[in-house]
Amino acid sequence: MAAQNKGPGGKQPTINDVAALAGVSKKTVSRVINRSEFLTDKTRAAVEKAIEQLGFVPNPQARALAFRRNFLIALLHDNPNAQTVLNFQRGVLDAIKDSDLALLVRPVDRGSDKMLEDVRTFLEKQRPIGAMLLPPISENDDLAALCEDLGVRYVRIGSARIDDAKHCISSNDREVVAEAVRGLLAFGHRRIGFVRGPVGFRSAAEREEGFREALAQAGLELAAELYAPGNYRYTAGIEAGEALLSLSAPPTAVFCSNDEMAAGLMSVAHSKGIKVPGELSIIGFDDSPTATHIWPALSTVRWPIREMGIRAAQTLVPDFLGPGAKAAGDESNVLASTFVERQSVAAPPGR
Amino acid sequence: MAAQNKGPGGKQPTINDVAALAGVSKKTVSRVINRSEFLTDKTRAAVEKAIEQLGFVPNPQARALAFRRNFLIALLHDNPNAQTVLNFQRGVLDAIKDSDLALLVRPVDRGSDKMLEDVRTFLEKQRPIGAMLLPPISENDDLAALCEDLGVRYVRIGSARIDDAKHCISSNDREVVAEAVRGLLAFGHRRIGFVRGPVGFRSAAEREEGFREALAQAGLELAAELYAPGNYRYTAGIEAGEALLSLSAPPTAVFCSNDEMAAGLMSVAHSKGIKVPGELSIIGFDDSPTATHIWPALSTVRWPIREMGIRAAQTLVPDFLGPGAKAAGDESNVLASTFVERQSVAAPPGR
DNA sequence: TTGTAAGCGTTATCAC
DNA sequence: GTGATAACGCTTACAA
Repeated sequence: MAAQNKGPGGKQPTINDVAALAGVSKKTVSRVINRSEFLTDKTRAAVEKAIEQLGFVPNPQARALAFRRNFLIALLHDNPNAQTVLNFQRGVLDAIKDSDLALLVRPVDRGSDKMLEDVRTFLEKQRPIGAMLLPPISENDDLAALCEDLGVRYVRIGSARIDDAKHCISSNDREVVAEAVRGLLAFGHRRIGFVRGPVGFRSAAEREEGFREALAQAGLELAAELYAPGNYRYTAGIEAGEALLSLSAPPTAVFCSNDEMAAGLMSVAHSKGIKVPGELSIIGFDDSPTATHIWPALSTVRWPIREMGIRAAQTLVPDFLGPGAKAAGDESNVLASTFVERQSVAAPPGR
Repeated sequence: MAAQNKGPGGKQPTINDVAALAGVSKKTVSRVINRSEFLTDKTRAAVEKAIEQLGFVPNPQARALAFRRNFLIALLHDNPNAQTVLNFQRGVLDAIKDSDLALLVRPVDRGSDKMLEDVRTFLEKQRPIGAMLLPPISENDDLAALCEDLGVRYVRIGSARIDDAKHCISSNDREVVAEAVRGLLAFGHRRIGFVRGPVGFRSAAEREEGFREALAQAGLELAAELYAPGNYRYTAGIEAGEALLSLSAPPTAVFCSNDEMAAGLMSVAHSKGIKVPGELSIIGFDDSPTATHIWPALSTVRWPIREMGIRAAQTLVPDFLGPGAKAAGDESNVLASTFVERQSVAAPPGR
């Protein structure tokens, strides 16, 4: 724990106080702070001792000013779901823990027509080194262009490659969804419903493609009546459930493009007295807290979101993170999601 | 939208550029930025025009340095649940939107024995004006003392008054829980189970007191067998459910100290074929996303968490938020939680 | 390897 | 009301 001394005058000690105490120039102290190589072990030790003794902590604002750059990175999100944001954030913080960086979190309202302007104001004011864009706003090309324009680095997180590897961390949604659906097929399901995410979302499109891919491989096609639109909200799951489950020939399994809609669909099944998974198998996507809180627990797809946070930081500011940062594995920046089996999937009735 | 000019040299325009363009001294520009009263409307207008024209944005680091204070406030949390953190954060951002403040978010690990040291390092490095502590870490007195010690303002969020009104935003957990339980009693429930939160959490104690209070008012007492320990986790709800629902005389209703445990308990009810709410009423606490995602939707208690975020910011930095900040209502800083009725409560069997 | 001087973009002081 | 000048705490030249 740092010493409690406040330096002369009872204030925070400054680099000058350290320099005076150590009997060196402030530049030498600065060198120690910034880990310059050209220093005698002896002077370094003397300075470090003085720093310790005074409890000196460099003023980040002063450093930022002198460096003509601050040490902030920003996380921009539109609250896709709270757990995702927080897990990602945790990953970022893991990555920057031993650096001088600090994290600014900024919710943005993608519905607002002032969104771009708001972000611009934010970036101009804070001037972070870089920004990390979480889906769905990561899919907004204008936002990326804005960052570019302002000289703010950026990384976009997505369900698929939506930018080059330097600017994009992505998962393999399509493949994993296909895998999940193949599991359903292996169980013997043939009438499989699909609840889609919102129009215009890349993630929604990816998941649909994965779904259709798996079906096609099995020589099947998605019947129009088994297709339900949606918007990633619980109520959309309800509506989809009401449509799908009152069909004269209802599906024996449904893939929902996220957990929340899966929960909605499941509640409809419950109210109709349809047994899950006995009479209806359900798969979700996200592995949100909801997935384990509903009954039966939902089979779903898990994004390696914390890992993506780490990777995003490493991609955004490798030069601030020390040597370990680049040795982080696959340079393509595609991280694998995994299918999580729980209790909401079983063989269809009569198999 | 701000102009795109980068000033002379292609860089960000500075106060000097503005001064030159407006034909005034930089100090005058500074006065305009800081809304000094002593200015001719004419000069002010001239400066504002120059600012607009150059797209000038004051450098916050330089301001921070000159002011000897930065414009950061920090949100410290231990991820009680993601939605809470994000909603609170949103409230804070609502409150500081038109100010110069920025928000730093910092997860802390209350389990770690280095927790205090970590927070100290963070506060010393960033030197925020103030810190907002979310439960459960808000209950840690050492943390508050640390802030005090470092000259960092603080506000603690809690389920009950855990500090004086200047340092505490609280809700009335006890009362609302009592109200919810009175509702159960009015339905005719007499055997009401209780699932507690973790030992050492003030919120858990408050909720228990509210529960017992309502029972006592009705001349009832909590039977030992109807009391289940817990820790706010889903699995604790499972365990409580297994204990409570296999009693020879099981409860007809259970109050769970949070939604997550309520979800666990509900899943046990489902697996045992116990109908909710027909045979078992359940009440949770938090109004988390889970509450609406499970089936049947959970009656629960909602914290005015976003409002608390607003209030917390207003209490922490009223001097940075303009005149509206203090007119925010009840000076005691106690905000009311509300009981949210959904589908998990009904009359006990046979009534 | 270390020190000196100048400057980063802003505000405070104190004259005018 | 407004402006010169000196801070603020640090880094980057460049010199020694």
